[in-house]
Amino acid sequence: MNHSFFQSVYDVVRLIPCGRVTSYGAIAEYLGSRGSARMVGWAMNASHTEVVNLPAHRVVNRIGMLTGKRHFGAQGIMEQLLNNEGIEIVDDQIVNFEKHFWNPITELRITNDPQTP
DNA sequence: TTGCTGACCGACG
DNA sequence: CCGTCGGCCAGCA
Repeated sequence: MNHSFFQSVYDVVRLIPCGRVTSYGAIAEYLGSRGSARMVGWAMNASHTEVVNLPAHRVVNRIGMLTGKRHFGAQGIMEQLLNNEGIEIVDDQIVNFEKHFWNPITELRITNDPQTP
């Protein structure tokens, strides 16, 4: 059960800095499965029973909408967690989403400058 | 085993 | 602009 696609997803989610968010598709693409964004969401669903201390609230869909808020138990928990990190949300939508977006492909790049000839 | 579902995404009309 | 559809793949009845 160790080393699986799910574990890889959890590993990336744990690396999301406080006050930042990313998308399911970005994680899937970082893991090499561009079209498998749904598996990322499925992994998060399984994380309820398999993993703890996982900042799942920092993972939203590609447009910054809190589509997974209903999996946090009570309504509004996901929004509160993000608000606590300085992220503003209006109508289940992150304000200035691009500003808070954290791309694992860009940020988790192996120790190397983004501009290499 | 088959078929459907899903915290998604991009393309098409 | 909007709704719809196909692709992706792991679980479950």
